Amino acid sequence: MPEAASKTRREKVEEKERAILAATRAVFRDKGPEDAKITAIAQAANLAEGTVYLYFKNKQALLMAAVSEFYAELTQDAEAAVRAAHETKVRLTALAQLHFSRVLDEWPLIAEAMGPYLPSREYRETEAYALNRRYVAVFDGVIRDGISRGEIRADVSVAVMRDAFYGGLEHFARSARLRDSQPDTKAEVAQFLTVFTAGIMDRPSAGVLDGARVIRRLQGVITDIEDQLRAGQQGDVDMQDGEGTQ
Amino acid sequence: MPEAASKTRREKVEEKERAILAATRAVFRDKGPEDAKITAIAQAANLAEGTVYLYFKNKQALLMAAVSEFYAELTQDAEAAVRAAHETKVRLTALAQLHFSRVLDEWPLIAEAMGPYLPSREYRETEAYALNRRYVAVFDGVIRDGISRGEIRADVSVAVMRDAFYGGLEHFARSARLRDSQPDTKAEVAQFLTVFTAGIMDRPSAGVLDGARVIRRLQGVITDIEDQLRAGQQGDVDMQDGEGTQ
DNA sequence: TCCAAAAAATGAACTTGATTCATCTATACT
DNA sequence: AGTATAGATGAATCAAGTTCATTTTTTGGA
Repeated sequence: MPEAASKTRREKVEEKERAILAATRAVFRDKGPEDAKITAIAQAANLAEGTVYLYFKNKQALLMAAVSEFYAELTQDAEAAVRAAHETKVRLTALAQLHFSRVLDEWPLIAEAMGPYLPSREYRETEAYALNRRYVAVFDGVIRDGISRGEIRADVSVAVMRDAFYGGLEHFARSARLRDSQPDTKAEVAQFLTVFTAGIMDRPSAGVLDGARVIRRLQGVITDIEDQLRAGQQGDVDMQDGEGTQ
Repeated sequence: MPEAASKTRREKVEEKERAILAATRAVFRDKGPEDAKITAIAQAANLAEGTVYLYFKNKQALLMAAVSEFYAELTQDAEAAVRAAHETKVRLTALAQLHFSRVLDEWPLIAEAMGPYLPSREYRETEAYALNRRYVAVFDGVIRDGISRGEIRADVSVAVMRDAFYGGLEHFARSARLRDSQPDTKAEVAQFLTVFTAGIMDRPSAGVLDGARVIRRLQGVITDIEDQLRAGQQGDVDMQDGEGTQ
């Protein structure tokens, strides 16, 4: 009975698993959902059809796994993007840009994999759901951060903002793709964010000056600085000053 | 060759066509997409499987026709709702409410019918696309009306607002369904609209004091202080002052 | 190096659901 | 009533996912 070699054994299995997932995503991307048959995927991975079923219970599970991989990568990149910026607006722009472009790329796969589930209860049991939660948690973090700094209004639930953000973006991505083949992504996302941020950004409702609100904002800024200080290290504090906006 | 009776003949055909569509929507609604097989639909309409294909080219066409019917009804009701109110905010609320509840009901059908197309070019050729255009035209009208009255900002394209509105709403409807089975629709839609309308409503752009800019400058100053602090020791800045964040 | 057991891979057979088609039934008009 | 035509039927066909008996590869030990 083999025991010592089990590590390389497992590694091999996982490697092939990843290969199948990669093949799946590739087939979806450049053959389209219509032609993403198991046969085609197996062929793309240099396997017989039956072999795919040694690694995934059925097609649905395969697609879900592929989508999970997609979300895992997306989350990584989203976290990195948030780490790279400290201003809420910049962070949201980065998240929007990222989501927009990635979802645009792999929409057929996502739609096909999620379709059967979307508004169903059992979806909550899937791994993809868990990963999706982790993904949107990045957004939630940015928002909560913004609220505590007084930059974002506190009178609307984060969940609603989240839905407005991602729902709007996705709808937007789809109709952008429908409009023309080479949309000016940056500009379009910027327009969307104008609508969105204007909606959630806290601002003086009148022209005058709300002392309590200013205090709250200052408090937020100071807490932010404090956090950065506590992190110690070579804090490369991002300094988006000047007249940038508009 | 019959010629005079052709009217009743046609009527009979159209009646049966509508019956099949009704059966389709019913089956989707209360058996779910998984079990919405042609056999089940034919049975629900008291027909043999083959008969369905005398009325619709294939399943995809049948689903599209059902969705078209759905949009046609929705458009009627949307137009009525807009006619019934004259204030932009009230109109948008009505549209949102309508869209939210209807889409919630028939999401499985819509998703299944649209899935294969959504971001594809050929979708533009379908009847469903044309009807969708007519539907969103109602929204567009409300917006343009609002712009001309100065209630809605004119610096963002209507298309973007439309995407933000419907995309956000749909995402929102799905996650509402995911959360709990009996959501307080009215309240949730109201929250969504808070985010949305605050975003597109025109308002005095604070002629006096731009809080955001002030904060940004302050942030810069504090960063300077932080740098100096870093030179010394790691500051133990604890600043939890009064005024709950709310 | 060779062997037997275990693991992995294969592709033909099976299943399910959409679609077609040869056949049957109902209707309209003479 | 008789015939032509429209309408309906469901068994047969087709396509794609899934299973499984068989073959090939890998592994650890003699």
